[in-house]
Amino acid sequence: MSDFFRSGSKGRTFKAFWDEMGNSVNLKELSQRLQLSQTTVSRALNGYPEVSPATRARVAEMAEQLGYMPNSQARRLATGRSMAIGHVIPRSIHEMMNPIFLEFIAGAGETYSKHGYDMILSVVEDADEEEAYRQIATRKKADGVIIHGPSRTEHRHKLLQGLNLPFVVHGRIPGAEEETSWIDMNNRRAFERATNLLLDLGHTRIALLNGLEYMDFAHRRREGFENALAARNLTADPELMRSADMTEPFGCDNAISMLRLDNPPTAFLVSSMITAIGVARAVGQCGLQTGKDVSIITHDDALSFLPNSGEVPIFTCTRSSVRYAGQKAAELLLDMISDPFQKPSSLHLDAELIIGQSTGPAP
Amino acid sequence: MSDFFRSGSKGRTFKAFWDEMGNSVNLKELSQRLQLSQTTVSRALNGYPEVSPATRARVAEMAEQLGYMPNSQARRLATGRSMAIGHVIPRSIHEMMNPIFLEFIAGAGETYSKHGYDMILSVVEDADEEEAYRQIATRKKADGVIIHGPSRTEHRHKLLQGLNLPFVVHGRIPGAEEETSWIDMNNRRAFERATNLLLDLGHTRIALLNGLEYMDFAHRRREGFENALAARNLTADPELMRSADMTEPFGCDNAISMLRLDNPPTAFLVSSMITAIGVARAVGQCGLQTGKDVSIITHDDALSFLPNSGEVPIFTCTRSSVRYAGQKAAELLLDMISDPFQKPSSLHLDAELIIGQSTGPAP
DNA sequence: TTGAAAGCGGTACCAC
DNA sequence: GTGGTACCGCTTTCAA
Repeated sequence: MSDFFRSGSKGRTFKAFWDEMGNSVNLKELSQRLQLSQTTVSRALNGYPEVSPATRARVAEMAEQLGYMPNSQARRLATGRSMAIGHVIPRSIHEMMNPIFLEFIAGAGETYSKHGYDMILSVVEDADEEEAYRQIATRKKADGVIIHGPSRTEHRHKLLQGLNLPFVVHGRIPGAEEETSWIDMNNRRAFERATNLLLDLGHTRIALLNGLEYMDFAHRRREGFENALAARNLTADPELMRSADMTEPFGCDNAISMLRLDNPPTAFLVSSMITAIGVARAVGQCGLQTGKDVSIITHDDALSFLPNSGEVPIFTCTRSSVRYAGQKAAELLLDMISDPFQKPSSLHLDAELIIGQSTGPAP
Repeated sequence: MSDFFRSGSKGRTFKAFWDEMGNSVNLKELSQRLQLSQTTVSRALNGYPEVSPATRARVAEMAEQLGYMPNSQARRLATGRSMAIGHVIPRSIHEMMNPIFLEFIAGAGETYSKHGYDMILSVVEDADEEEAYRQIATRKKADGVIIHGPSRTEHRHKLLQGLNLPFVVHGRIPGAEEETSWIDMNNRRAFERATNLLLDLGHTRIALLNGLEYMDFAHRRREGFENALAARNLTADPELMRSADMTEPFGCDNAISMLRLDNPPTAFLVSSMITAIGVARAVGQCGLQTGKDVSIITHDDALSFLPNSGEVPIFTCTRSSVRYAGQKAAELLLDMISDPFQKPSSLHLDAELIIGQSTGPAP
């Protein structure tokens, strides 16, 4: 900061005046000072080949000197591309996925910045979600959108298809896998592997603390859990399965009540670090030891404020960076936008299974 | 969803065609079908008084029927207002304040939606932050911005003043309180009160687990803590004060090492729920009981995924909704934008001090 | 290689 | 009350 009043000696007064006003040069002014047409200046700046090197250099220098930047609105209007990606966040989804969501957004945002795109975020009441998408499409606010948190009975993709608005799904829409572009983590497999690990350790009473199961991801996780049990001729005890918003108290309260059962679980499979922390608290409150009396495996979205790394992570976990997913989703979408006739593509990420301090052989 | 192909009987073919293409009607077409000038239609839609009620109704109906919505880029270009607010998130701030930040954003977003504003979020590398603000101003991407997480040696406000870009600070910029608009929580007072509560309970060895103290808010919290001690002729023990990113392990690791001191603290004052959860874990690991052997008071930003409510909250806390702060910050900013000659104003929120289960008399 | 001019889709001033 | 028209700032044919 601080050199924002600098300018070429020749343009001193002029530039200083504008800067003072917070104004900036536009194409017309720039071209006038260069004694060139707007056309040529525009072409020079946008890298069109037919401009002579000399001219281009001259233009570039002056533009730099005057701090010229094209007005986005004008450019958008002229090109018909808004150079922005929309994210619509209905209140419910935001409340539920809060931190995970931000991490995803951050990843996507990095990609957008790199490619000169803006991110526009609409936080709306659930009832206004459809309208928000309509506006994005009709008022041309964004060139594409990301669908967050698809449910098992998803419908947003139909709306978007009808609006002819490109989109990428974070997660998967059951039944529309082929016709949509998406990026998802292999939830079923991750939870199957995690369950197997617990089974291998001798646990048979395993509790599942899952996200809301009308959400596609949570449903898949449960399938993975149940499949693994079934493969060993076990069936899940309904008493040991809960699903809700993945808060800390959800983990703690349920773990406590389960640990007080006559036949308590010896292990917990948990859908989020936050909930897992709650479980760990419960374990402590019951006078038990995590990793010894009770094992915990959690899914870890690799959130920056909940690090679970170090030589031996606190929690044994299935880990998949949701930030990375955000980056990739954005790349996918920008690709689709640049080539509208591409067919849908998708990315399936595998979670790592990482051994930490929270698991051990069944007591 | 699903009625997006509906249309008036007369315009059936036309509308269906456009909709199929994902296209939408523009002002010109709308006015042609109405046999009116664009001017009149525009006026009717924008609520100008000089339009006859009959005309206005006719226009409104047809617009509704054709699903007309003005193109934002065009309107922005014409009016010179971008109807968007920018939030620039440098990587460092985002990593640090992750969940709190999202909650604030969500609050602000609600306000923007209500007032027809868009929110544009730029996630950038720290080194590109200044450039991001420059672009917002120069390319007219937004009509104003919010400054997040001011440090004790803040400079962004100078840049923005130079760029003539309206802004509101979430937090306070030391030394620029008068010349800037801001919304902040009374951090010093909150921590002073919390400390007094602990002192009243007989605690004298009180530990402080604070956020990074080059951040203004964290610095103020520390002042509050130290003031309260000083008022009783106590001074803080440097061994019992730590400051860092407010993660869970930060709380746990430090609490453990402190609890192992010869003269361990009997109470912890903590800057964030997440860190407090870490402290609670440490307490458990040391075989002690929270609220009995060790007291904890934390600041609670009222994050939705970390509820600390119920009849008796888990943690005794100073609580202030950061989401509410977001709403208010947005309102302040929109106000400033609508009346540029207003002088700076600010809002000072007081945190509630709420008694939960995590505090008790000193052992 | 460069320039003139016609949009892009609205808003808003000035007549009528 | 309504309409004609000149912008807003940039991109992009079409000519030269």
